[in-house]
Amino acid sequence: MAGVTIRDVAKEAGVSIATVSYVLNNSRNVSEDTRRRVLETAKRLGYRANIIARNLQASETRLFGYSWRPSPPDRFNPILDRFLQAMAEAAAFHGYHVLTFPFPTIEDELATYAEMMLTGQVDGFVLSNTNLNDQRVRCLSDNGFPFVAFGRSNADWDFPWVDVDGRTGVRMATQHLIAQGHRRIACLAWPETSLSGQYRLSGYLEAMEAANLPVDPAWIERTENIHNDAYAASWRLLNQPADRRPSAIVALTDLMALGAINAAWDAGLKPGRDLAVTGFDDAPIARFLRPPLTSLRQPIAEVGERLITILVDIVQGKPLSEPHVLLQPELVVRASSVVSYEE
Amino acid sequence: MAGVTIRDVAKEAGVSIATVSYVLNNSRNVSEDTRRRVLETAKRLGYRANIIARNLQASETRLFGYSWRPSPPDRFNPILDRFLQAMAEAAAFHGYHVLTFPFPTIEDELATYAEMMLTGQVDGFVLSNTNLNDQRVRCLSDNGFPFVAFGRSNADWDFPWVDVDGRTGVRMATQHLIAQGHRRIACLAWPETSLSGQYRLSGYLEAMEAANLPVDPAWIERTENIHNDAYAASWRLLNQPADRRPSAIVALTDLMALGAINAAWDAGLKPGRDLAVTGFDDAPIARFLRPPLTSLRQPIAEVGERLITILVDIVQGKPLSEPHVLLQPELVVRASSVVSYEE
DNA sequence: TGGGAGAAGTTAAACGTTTAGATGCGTTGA
DNA sequence: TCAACGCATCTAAACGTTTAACTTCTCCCA
Repeated sequence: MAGVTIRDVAKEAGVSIATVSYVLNNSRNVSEDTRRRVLETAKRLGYRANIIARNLQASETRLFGYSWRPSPPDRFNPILDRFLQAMAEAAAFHGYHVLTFPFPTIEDELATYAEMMLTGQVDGFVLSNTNLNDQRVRCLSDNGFPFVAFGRSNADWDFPWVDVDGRTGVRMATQHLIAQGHRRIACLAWPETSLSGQYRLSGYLEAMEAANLPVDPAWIERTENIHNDAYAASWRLLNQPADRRPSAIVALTDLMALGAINAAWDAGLKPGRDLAVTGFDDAPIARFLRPPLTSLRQPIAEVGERLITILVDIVQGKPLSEPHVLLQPELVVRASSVVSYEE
Repeated sequence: MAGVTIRDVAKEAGVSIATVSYVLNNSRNVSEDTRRRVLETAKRLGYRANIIARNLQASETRLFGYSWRPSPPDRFNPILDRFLQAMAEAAAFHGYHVLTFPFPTIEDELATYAEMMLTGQVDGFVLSNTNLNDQRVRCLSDNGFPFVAFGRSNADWDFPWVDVDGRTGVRMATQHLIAQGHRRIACLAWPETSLSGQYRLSGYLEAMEAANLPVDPAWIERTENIHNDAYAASWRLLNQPADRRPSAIVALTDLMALGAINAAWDAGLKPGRDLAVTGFDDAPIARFLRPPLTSLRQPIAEVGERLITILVDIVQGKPLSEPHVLLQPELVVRASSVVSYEE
């Protein structure tokens, strides 16, 4: 399809293809005269090196694979856009590209990774949404195939990762609520199977303990990241007797925070005044909700960039200066958690 | 990296590499005996054909490039997730993958496409966010390079596209409002430079005309797809004298609809009751807003799938049965546009 | 003057497939 | 008996690069 090859340039410039290659890659001394002639010819013919051929020769693809679970219609992925952009940009900077791939069903996930690894379709993977005993981590580690994860897994598995410190983040949010005078603070948490859910929850527990505030077990509601489940859980929280009813809710995602806010409205409470709520992710929509949602902003662009930098180092066999990166989220305070809030 | 090649299998099975290839690709008659031996050997050695080598031979990449403009922090892309998933899935079905790539700045956009085309990094492109005089369409058409667009462009340019019928969609939304008894209906539109903005706006105008309703020019507010701009525009609409103040607003996106809703609240109006609002996109969040937002749902999965199907046909030189596909959005009615709405 | 060094360029192998064409062999029918 | 054919398999070229190894030439110094 492309048409003009290195052979054409060589013939036209009256040199061997090796010389053309040397000129174009600056990989060997070539006389100024020849160099100019080759460059001129290449430009005139509109020559561009064929990537596949180069890849075959170098036996690499300069491609990184990335896959993620699709969101159901009632859920959204607040970071996907910026995350992909950040990765793609960082990859391009190093001469790589990001290949997105799906897996038909969740059972095929591992097989899909294995297939792409074995056929040499990519040089490495970026994993996200890792969890405990993540099979992808195990499989890729076993095969010595390059990868890096957004998120941690088993503590005794040694692999490179970048993560956002959800524990510190949620602790900050909880401390913020405590500083606002709240004493009975509930948490909309995730099922115990979720590792990052555990990290985030522990941040809440730490803050409560550090402030010597008792935690009523009923204040910890575990649901999936689903609005309606969070709504129902919040409803239960708000229906407790007055002396045990929380005045603030720390939600582990913005979507769950929205469930809490909506439950408050429906309970005749004014969120932000009668019930403080905080979220996680700082989705673009958070600032436009009513009330605007206090949330923890993840440094997604940096996560993406760090992931790619690490992966490039791995692929190129460089030693990793920092195989584990824990980035801090930023607490963005808005009216959902502060009574007298001025935009 | 991969290790085991077709040569290893051939040696181990005691046949030539050609025979192995024939067996694996079913491309020529091979005796049942040899076939079994080769298959068994390949399986035992864990052989997987190297994709790059195959691609070089076939001089194709089996990759489709897709790029999109990143959303600024105060905006979100409600369809990206499902769109990418749909494309990736359809592509995988045909043996292709989706390569995402960024461009440093908007000035580099065209150059980036050209570079990827000329170096043979992809077999084709999916464009989105096309507009009038879209340089990408022109450039790729001129070069005869395979591509398909999500969205139309100049009417006299002949190229394959899939689009969602925004005109009919917005007409449906407007008719819905008219059916609810509204007479003074405003439209939060886009700048005139936006092609799909024009389509959508014309749907509004058509519905108004068909119902013999006059359109006050002041009812058409043009802003970018930005919450705060839409908010300000709505504020202007609501501050008109009572006999000219609209009782309903058709917004061209959910984000703009949210701006209208927030403006209504701040104006002391109850959206859904005092001001009907409709959006576009049916973002996952739409159903959880207060009030839940009436919106137009784009058949994104089908768009992605149709795009890929067309692109595969182009790349493989098959005739296109349907080079132009206009899909219908679905009006999802919720409380933001209906006074007595039961969830 | 002979030889070594270095510059400039060429040749050819390699990367791992696919596939057109050649080869060899057994079968069949005239 | 032999040509014709078909089947199974192999050989080798091709895809478009990169690069190790080799050749040639010039220059310089002992």
